[in-house]
Amino acid sequence: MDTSSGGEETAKKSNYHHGHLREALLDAAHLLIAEHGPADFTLAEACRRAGVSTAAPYRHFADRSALIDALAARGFTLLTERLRTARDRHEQGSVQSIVSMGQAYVAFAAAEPALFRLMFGRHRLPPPTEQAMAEGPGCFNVLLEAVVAWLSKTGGTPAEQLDIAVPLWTIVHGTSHLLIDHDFDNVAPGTDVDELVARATEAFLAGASAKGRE
Amino acid sequence: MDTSSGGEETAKKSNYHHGHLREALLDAAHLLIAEHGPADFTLAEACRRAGVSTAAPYRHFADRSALIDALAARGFTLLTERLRTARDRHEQGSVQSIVSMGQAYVAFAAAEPALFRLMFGRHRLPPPTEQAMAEGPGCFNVLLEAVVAWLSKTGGTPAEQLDIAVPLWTIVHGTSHLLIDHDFDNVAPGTDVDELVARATEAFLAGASAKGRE
DNA sequence: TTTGCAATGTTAGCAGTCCTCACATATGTT
DNA sequence: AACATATGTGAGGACTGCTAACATTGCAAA
Repeated sequence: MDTSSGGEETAKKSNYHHGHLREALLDAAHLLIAEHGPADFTLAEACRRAGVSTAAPYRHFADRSALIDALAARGFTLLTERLRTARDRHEQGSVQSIVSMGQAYVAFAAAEPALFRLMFGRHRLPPPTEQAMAEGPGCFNVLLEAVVAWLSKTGGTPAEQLDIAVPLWTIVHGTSHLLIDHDFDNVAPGTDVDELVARATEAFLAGASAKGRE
Repeated sequence: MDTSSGGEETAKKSNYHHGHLREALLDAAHLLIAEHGPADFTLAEACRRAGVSTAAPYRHFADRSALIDALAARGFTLLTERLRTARDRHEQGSVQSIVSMGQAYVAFAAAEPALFRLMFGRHRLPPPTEQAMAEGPGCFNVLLEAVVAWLSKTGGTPAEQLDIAVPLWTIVHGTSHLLIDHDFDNVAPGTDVDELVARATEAFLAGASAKGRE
């Protein structure tokens, strides 16, 4: 974690006002969902870890679910960063670049399964006028840019970008969920997800560009 | 729902012993998670709907999560049925047959999003000695059989079945999650998931069999 | 049929959770 | 210095999951 909020020592002027409570609560919540899963995460326990009363969070969050939303927003900016650096590790427009993004996506889910579930499992009609909307698509746009670059290299048109990007998204998203839910274990144990993503991505791109040319 | 447990009138010999409480609780829970999502499903509310005290469920289920597990098991048998009938609507070993299964998978998730999340979102290391293990793979085996049939038609070997079936699974599973989590809305609104599944499946199979031949 | 037992229900109550309200304390602006 | 504002506390209400002791019913053996 180590979210560089290490002011807990330096800023200990008083112990009544916490100082960084909002961030401290988010950090504590992050740890808790990582340990016990998002379902039985407890606001009260997060308060205990932050060393604060159970009424304190309501100065910073409307309610429990608002705190969780804030955590999800954090996750999206984190994921977007990871995707960018993965993409930039390879030549622009190359299949490798796209594969690398997919692997980074799955790796993120594997490293932070609870956070990943939180981000994509809001399962409530999302109020479209939200900051999460500014973050969520941002993360998809990274993929879109790479797909447009690949299309211009292989003779496709930018109009096809969604036809390519959305299926790729479903592959890595499905892989992520199946992986963190341990659904491979009973069916294909020992699955190498990096290889899975690479093979599936390459096969789909090959089949899609073949269909485009015919 | 209409789960054919309509004995609530006929079997009303007494009103102390419920008679079909286990099934009634499952039905009520099913309705509740469909309405309010699986997260804030409440055992007490299910009791209220079943017209029974909040202590009654513990005669039939070890605890709240055991009831949820039973609901998930129900879902797996239902999904397996749907996949079988979808597969049998087209010629054995045809791409259409596989596409149809994928579409049925996504349609199931769309019709029962909360149940779908329940089934695959246990996010606990599943005790492998469970009935769910007998049901879960059963559902995957339906796909495996279809893939083996397709392989034998296109000159592949049964050894490749996992290399084909797992990516196909990720596509439909990812599509299902993205659909029910409304993640397409901000990015590719109006996505036709049937067409998406068909295109992605066909492109992947084309690319995979091309790679096998080269 | 009657009696006894196991299955299945109820009420009461405990601990824990989310959240609110009134009150206390620190911060910063004039 | 004095006030307004931001941020914390404590007590308490409503609800939940779960347990324990007690009540009712159905079934099976006597």
